Amino acid sequence: MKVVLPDSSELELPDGATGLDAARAIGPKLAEQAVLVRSNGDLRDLRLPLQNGEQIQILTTRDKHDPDALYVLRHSAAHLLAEAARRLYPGTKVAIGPPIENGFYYDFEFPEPIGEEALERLEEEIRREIAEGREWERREVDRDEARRYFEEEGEPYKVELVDTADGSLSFYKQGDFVDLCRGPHLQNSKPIKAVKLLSLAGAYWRGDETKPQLTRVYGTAFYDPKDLEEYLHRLEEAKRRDHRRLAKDLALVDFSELAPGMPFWHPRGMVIWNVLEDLRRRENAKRGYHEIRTPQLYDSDLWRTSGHWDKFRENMFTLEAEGHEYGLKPMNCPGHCVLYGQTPHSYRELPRRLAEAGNLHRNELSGTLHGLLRVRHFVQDDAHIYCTPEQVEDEVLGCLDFAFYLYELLGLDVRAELSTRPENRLGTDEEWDKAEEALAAALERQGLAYRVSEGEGIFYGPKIDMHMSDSLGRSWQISTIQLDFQMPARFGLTYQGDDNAEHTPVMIHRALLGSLERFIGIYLEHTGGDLPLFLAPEQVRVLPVSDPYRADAESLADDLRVHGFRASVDEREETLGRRIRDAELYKIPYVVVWGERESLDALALRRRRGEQVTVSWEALLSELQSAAKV
RNA sequence: GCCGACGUAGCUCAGCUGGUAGAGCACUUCACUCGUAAUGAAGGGGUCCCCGGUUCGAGUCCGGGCGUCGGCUCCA
Repeated sequence: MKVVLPDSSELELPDGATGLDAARAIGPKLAEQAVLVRSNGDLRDLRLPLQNGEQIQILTTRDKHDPDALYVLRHSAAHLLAEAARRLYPGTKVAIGPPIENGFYYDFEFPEPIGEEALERLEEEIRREIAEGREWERREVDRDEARRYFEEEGEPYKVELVDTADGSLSFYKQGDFVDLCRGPHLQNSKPIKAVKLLSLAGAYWRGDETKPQLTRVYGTAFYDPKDLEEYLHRLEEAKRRDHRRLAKDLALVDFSELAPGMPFWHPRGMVIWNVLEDLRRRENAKRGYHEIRTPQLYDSDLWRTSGHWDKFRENMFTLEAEGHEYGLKPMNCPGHCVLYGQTPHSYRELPRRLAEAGNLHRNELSGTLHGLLRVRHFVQDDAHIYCTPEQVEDEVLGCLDFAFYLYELLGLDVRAELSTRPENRLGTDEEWDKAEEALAAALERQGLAYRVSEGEGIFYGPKIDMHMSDSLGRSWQISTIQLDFQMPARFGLTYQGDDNAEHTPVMIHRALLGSLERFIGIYLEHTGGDLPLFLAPEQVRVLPVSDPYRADAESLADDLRVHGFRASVDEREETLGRRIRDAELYKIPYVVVWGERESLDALALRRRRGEQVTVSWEALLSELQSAAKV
């Protein structure tokens, strides 16, 4: 048989040859350094046979930054961790330990709870294993043998995996540790030049809250110690972009133990908020939305009608007055439905687009709160569109167009996701077919690449979501466009059709920036706090070089304010260098120094990131004007 | 909510085996009147997260609670 190498040359091999055989046929060095065979994107263990005619690439320790090569390395490192855990903490039961982005983890049930100091012990043991040397042996096993083995070893989680796995099973053995594993793995532990265990966490077995909670040990590994250093360095860097840090340092937002998960917006933060609010209002008006305002607190009857009392009560803040139960609204839609139902509607006035940036409260689990990205009190740039079934596709397209107008304005890249019918749902399959088709059609018409998340839709309809990542690469939902066939019916909403009969409208829920809190948080991480001019809380700061120039500086700032800019003067009796530094730390886009030289006729204009330019006053104004345009 | 860690001045942090709390930055005052990222000096500032316990004595040890961080679950 023969295989095709990356340079298109062909390699003759005996039938049944493995990846390792192929490597040996090419050269002993390659065979020694080989870690993995890649064939058409498939990762295959070196010990497995190749197929006649297939194209293969042999990855080696020199592919130290290749994600697939790292994947194998980390997978093997996870096995070393399991071996270490079993040796150091006898009686430990092992669950699963896959490689993940940037590292690996392994889930264990320890006989006694372990603390963070265990990480060092485990790491030390792994290093000892590597120093000693480990070889991985692969062996196909049948189900009975595998089950028997793990039963004897007292590994109930592995037994469960044997029973639920499909396809053929294999064992990987290194040292005295045998794991049920599909592979692929390294030949031996030599390439693992750097391992670090990073953190400890609880994780439910199979991700199921009702099952026992295991202890998850997170770690990472590299082919090169330098890469580990760099990785740890990058984590440090990411911390500097953390919106919680920036929000505090830039005096935008703060928190208090007295209101967990509920931000305090300081004046500078409020400027950003208001600019986004103005943008929202202006664009909504342009696009045929009507602004409304609905109550904050509703009788529980409303939540019973909407279905939230059953499905969402745990997450609602409730209270009681005069024997009535009330719930603080976690979303605007039920209120909007009440408002829609307060007047009769003709098909001629649909679509009816109702917008409200209402204050929402959700009693999120304490452990899930996360700065501005996951809060208990928030405001969405929310709107609900009531329309006929025929209008759905165009309306969704309108929402997408609106959303992408915003992304472009803000310089954002988002990932689109279409979530389809969940198992637990209301409505008929025909309704779902139509709804999913309408969303997909709108996505195609917008020319958007999107991922389909099967079964991730909401019980009342499918949705399109847009996601962005934070500084550590964690994904957060920003926009959502949801179809809803259920709530209008539950509220008995109607419109009169051209057939003179009453029909139930379709409802589209849409929030484009999502929650303003989350949006501002993630946008701070996205920009590292260097906001575009139109969002900067303070756009220009004028620094008089010394006392005699103060009056001039004041009138310059006045002039800028007349032109609509947020400008101030730093009048403190500090050195110029100090005042420049402070302005830079606040990430103020334009810093204007005013002294003798400028008073003659030019301006020294200093921008952040050290860029310093001298321009005329008129040139500065027009530069500001074009940069501030939204 | 669950697992682990953490909580000391506005911020970043030090504070040993229990003996009555400290630094840098920030802030205030004074001097300097300044040319593109920190002028100098002096001063003020603490419920050591909260409640309880052990102890002659608790920031320090123990128990409970709250909050924060990293995960898990959840995210209509």
